[in-house]
Amino acid sequence: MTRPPAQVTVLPPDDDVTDPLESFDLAGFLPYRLAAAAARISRAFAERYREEFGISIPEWRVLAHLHHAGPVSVRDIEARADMEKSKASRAASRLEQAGYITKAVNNTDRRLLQLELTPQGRALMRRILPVAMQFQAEMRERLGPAAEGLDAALDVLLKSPAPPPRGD
Amino acid sequence: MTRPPAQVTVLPPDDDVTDPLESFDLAGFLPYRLAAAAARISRAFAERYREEFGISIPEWRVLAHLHHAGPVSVRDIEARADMEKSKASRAASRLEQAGYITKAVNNTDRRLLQLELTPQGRALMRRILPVAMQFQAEMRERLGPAAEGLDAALDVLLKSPAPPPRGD
DNA sequence: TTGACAATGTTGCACCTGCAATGAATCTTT
DNA sequence: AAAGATTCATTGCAGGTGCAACATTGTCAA
Repeated sequence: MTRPPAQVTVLPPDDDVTDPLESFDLAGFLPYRLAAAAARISRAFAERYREEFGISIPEWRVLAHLHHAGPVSVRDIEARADMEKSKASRAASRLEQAGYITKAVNNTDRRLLQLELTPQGRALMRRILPVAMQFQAEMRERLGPAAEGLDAALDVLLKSPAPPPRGD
Repeated sequence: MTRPPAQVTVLPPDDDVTDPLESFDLAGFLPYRLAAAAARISRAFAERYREEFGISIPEWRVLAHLHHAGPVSVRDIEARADMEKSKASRAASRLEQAGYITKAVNNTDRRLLQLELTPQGRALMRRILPVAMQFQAEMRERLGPAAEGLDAALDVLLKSPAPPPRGD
């Protein structure tokens, strides 16, 4: 390695500077890491729910939103539970079939549906919610102090640019 | 409901204590928030890649891992790119069809495949990687100081309990 | 060597998903 | 009021996905 003449500005040698494009590693790529982490959590969550209650994540989201917000339309679920409307519609149909919710036409605007928990649906939620809270608690415990940082980051990512709430 | 006799310990009134189960809100539920945020990011990422390069996220992951690690087997991709093996296998087939990778049998162990980038595959990566880095940079910029917290949390979530690397 | 067992990659299958098209109801404009 | 535009929910369809079964190859103990 020859040295540049004295008057030329000395630059750091490139030899041991790895090209960030050449050395690109998926394992350090933020979008990948976020997707992989979410997939793991969702899978663990879905397994517990399927085994114990026989419901899927889309169904869980519909139930949870109904429990929180009372009678709502499919459109509400699309917006508030982050699901494409056909996904919400199908999840609602399965839940109706299972007897956990009812569908009724809204008499004020008959384009809208009124989805509502049945007594069985409410009973199911009383069993499910403690499990959900426990799951979340385990997750926070595992995260330790990093939980706050995660919350802050998710606030940012879920905030403004709300592209049409599509599916997963 | 009859009142207990007077000598029973008087408990604080429940009236203004909101039951955390009754008031449960999906919007504050960590697993949901993580899944929703990841879905948004992945969607934005997938859109850019599909429009600009015609590849999907599974295909991007295979390409990225090949670029980083050189010739690898499907099993390697399953482990290192967090994809169920049939997903990895199909993504690899599509990439082979498109001329971006080759499949060859490993002569040392003929159960294994050797997936390898073609010159076209390497050329594609040279175009894609700057876009990926830019996407990540925009994400970090948007996160601001929360980016560090997110990294720390993802470290935890992706660390130990590595359940069999399934799909998304 | 042989035979049982494990690892690797592919594929059939049933299911889920997103998108676009549809039908019904409502709103807006003229 | 009539016509066109808009909103809401459902559904047909094409494609992706996970899981289990399978064929092939390798490993290891007897």
